[in-house]
Amino acid sequence: MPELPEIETLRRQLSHVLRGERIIHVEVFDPKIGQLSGLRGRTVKAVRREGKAIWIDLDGVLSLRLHLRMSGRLLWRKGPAARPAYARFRFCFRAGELLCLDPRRFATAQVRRTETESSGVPDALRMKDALGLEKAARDRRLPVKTFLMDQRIIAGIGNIYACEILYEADVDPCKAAGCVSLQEWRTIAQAMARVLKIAVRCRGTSISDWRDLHGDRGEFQNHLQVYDRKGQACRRCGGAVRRIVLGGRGTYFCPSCQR
DNA sequence: CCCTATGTTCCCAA
DNA sequence: CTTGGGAACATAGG
Repeated sequence: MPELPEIETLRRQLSHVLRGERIIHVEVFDPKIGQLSGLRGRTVKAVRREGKAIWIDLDGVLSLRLHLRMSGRLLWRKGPAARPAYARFRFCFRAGELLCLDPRRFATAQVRRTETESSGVPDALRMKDALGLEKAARDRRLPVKTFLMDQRIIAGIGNIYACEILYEADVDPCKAAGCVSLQEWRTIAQAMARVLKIAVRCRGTSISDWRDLHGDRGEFQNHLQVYDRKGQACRRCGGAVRRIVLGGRGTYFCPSCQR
């Protein structure tokens, strides 16, 4: 269930183990994941992230695009071992093997031509541009939290970090996006940079099943201020954290601090 | 049986 | 055509 910090963690780790490695063998255990042909013999040139998607660029013209959706995981192992439960595909390299695990089977993988131009959607990690957000939000009536999770507007923010960012910025997640002031957008942009940077440093949030490429937990669950804290004391004012549903997603906030 | 789950996409109504 | 809400996808756990 990875968001930007978790995917960025995987990207860095994949880049470290895969760069320069040649794909010796590909096995697809669950065809629902997508068609994976034409990859054997190719060498990994680079591993990139686009929002929550991972691109593995190969020599020649092809790349592998991975999206883990809700429950996808990637696992690197030195030698071949018994296939774990929920394995969807396996890539074998000289140095080890890359497994994709996914109990809910929402993850996708596609072989595509390597993209040269970027998508045009700003990445949440390198964006401090409050003006762009303010402009995109003008006249929009949907909740600001749902707006921040719209991957067509800004790439990388999911449910946990949307809650944490708005808490950090003292903004009510229910507030209509078009009613957020420019000053509030500036605060949100700052909170976004701060929260995501720390979460990347922590290698993500292991609140339930997130594990990195090597099967290790992240640390950001120890820094969560509101997510999954329904009924517990707000760390700033002591009032009770509330849980509501916005856009079908559990939303945690402090009603007295966030306005 | 109910509800919940770190995501995206499709459908429908306004 | 745009917007926003809800269901669907598939599976496990409380």
